[in-house]
Amino acid sequence: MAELVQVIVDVPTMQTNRPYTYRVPEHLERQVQPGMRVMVPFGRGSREVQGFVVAVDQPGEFDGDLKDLAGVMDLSPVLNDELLKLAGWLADQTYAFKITAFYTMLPSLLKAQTTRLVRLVDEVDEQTRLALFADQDELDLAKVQTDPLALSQLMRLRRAGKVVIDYRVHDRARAKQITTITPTLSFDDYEGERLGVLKNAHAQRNLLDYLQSLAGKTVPLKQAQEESGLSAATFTTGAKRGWLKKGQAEVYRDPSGALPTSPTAPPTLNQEQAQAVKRINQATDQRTAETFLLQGVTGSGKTEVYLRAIERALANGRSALMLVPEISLTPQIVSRVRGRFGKQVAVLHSGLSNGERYDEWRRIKRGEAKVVVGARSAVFAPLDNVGLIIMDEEHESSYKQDDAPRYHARNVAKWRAAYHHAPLVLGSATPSLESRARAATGLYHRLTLLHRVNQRPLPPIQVVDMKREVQARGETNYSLPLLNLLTDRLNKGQQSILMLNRRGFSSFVMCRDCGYVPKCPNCDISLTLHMDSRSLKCHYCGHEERIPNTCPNCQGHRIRYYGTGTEKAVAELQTYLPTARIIRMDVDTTRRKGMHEKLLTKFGNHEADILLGTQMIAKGLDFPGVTLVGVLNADTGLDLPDFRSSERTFDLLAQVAGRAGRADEAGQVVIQTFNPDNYVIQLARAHDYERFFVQEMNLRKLGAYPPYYYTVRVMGSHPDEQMAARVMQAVRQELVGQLDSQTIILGPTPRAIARLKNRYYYQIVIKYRHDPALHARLTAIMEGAQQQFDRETQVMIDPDPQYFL
DNA sequence: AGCACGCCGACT
DNA sequence: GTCGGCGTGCTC
Repeated sequence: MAELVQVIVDVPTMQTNRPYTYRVPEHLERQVQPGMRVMVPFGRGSREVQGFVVAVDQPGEFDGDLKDLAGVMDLSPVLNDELLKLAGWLADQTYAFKITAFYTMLPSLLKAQTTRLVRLVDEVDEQTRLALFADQDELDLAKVQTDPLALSQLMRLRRAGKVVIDYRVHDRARAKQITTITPTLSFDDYEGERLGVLKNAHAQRNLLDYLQSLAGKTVPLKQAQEESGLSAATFTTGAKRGWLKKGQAEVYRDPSGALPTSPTAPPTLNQEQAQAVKRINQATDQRTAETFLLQGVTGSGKTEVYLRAIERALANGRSALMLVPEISLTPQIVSRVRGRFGKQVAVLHSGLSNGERYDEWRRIKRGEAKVVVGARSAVFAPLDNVGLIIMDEEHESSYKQDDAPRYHARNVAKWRAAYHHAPLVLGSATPSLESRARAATGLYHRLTLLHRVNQRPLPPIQVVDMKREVQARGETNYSLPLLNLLTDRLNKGQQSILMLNRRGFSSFVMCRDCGYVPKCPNCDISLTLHMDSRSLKCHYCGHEERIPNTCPNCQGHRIRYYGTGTEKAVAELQTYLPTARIIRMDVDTTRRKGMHEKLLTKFGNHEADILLGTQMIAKGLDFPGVTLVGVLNADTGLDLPDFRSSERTFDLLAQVAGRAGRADEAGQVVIQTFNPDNYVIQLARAHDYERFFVQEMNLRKLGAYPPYYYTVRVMGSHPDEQMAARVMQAVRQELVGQLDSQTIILGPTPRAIARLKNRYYYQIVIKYRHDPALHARLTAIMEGAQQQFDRETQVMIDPDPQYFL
């Protein structure tokens, strides 16, 4: 009996989201293993697609005629047993296609490209042939895809059987190759050769000298040229004479380039740090998949705890994974890890080219790198024998991927930690409520760092009431207290950072007199501004009302669409402080690659006095010269129509406050707000995360929000708005009555951005505590959506969404 | 996704 | 009568 394999093909639809059985042709027998990429014929015609082998020699249920594998693309599996299992779990948990899960775990170069080539197989009249094919007998279909006339002509020819379309799958993954040279003769033989060379052939004599100096060693051609000062042509001549052999060698592209690895002496730990390290290392040694919540104020030395824990994992002969949010994956942190662990470190971040990413991935896979530092997708790094997983700034929302597969790196990290019996360390100064709550119930082990390493207290925070400022001085972004402090710092030659919170720009309205923001009467969530209909909508329950002309609270007339741009803010500031050198940092000024670093370096070199920017300046920066931090508009994030807006604002304020006075000089923080009495502002001012946690938990309990309830968002889209609404109505019908009595189904409601790319979006939000039936029902909805509705219908499911916009 | 099969309107 | 429109079903 022929050998059989089960293959998941690269055709991302629900109908093909299952393994297909193929026969292994004789010449490939016993070579195909699970986790390898293969090429398989799929469908009628000569279509060929890439697929992943998920099982070998297990007969499937299919009893029709089987096709043969067309070929294997890998010599060894690209996905090991662990990652194959993980992919299955991931696809199931996130309602994603298995093929999407596979590709998510691999560097993008391993996604094959298919080209469609049109080939002439029969006589075609000369004119048509010349018009379409010019003088070629093959034509890349992608090149005429945009030409409807040529396309229809080709289709006609195809129906007439005069042309066929060939599918070619090709792998884009290429190891970088360099040319090398190897001496072929012995020292004495080279002396002999010297006799046969003309006296004035200096280059060849020098080449002989150089080859002798190599003593048989293989070196890259480029290096040989540099060392000998000879041209490539000389080496070619040498090869012709049999003096040397040219070869090819695989090398890694080096993304670290000239990045300095600064081996620094590890600082001594304070008592809290030592205690935390001890507990984590115990778990590492005993191989317990325990989850730790390392809660430490800014500057308390969490990173040093991570490094010590990694050290232990390595000492035990195991590997370590360290996740950081993309935004804080700065050269600073990378060089710190490199400084400690040197070449064993691989770094994965969005700044790498596809080739560099592929090379780092191969270094990890071959076991050459034992420590991986990277952003979200690095959680899939092909490390073996993981001894420790660290997730820094675990509350960051960027750990959740917002397209398919909609996974949260924290959940994946937990899965892998359990698989490897390794501890998981979640670190943060302001943990997510979910994690902090789990630590409270004992599900996670909480470790605290209450003291800053430099013994300095956290900077004092002054809250300025902008209502009064605006009443007294008219519209402005800058209060007098802030301006006075800025002037003071300018005079002392010290630096300041100003943050303009742009989150939710113009997406809600607020009264400039009393700070009132319209809220939904049913949901107690701020209403979203819809300019197209000039209305305010709640997209939890669908409530809609007109934009008020006067404030319902104070009857004032100054209702504004809230939001202000950095450009305007800089211009205004310059009128107050004409001599100040100001750097503006926002998406506009940092769009070009490298600009982010360039502006920061400039500021770090004290080439400017004030850095004014959006959220992006809040994270990971460490400028000793900064003694003043101002938040121009703390409210903007506060009143977003999102139950997490308070949590995010608190995190952000805590984060920026940590930017002030990190070195010798004491720092100061000013928060400007229209809601000075708001509990978020007040507790941020007091640096009191724990009280914020308690208070916010109460509100979440009252509103039936996470972490008391889990949430799932089901989105449906369609080019026709009526249809989109109808689809989601039908989805609701399939859920109603099937779920737990405590489960709440909200909607369907149109999304805040109702139309995107000419599709209309409606969504349902499900809140539940414990609902064993829900997962299966949602999977069934995904699977049935295609048959039940027309082809234009798209249904997406987002478990634990971070945003509901 | 992409292709074939199949059932209805405007043309040689 | 046929060419070709796109609705529906299937791909090992």
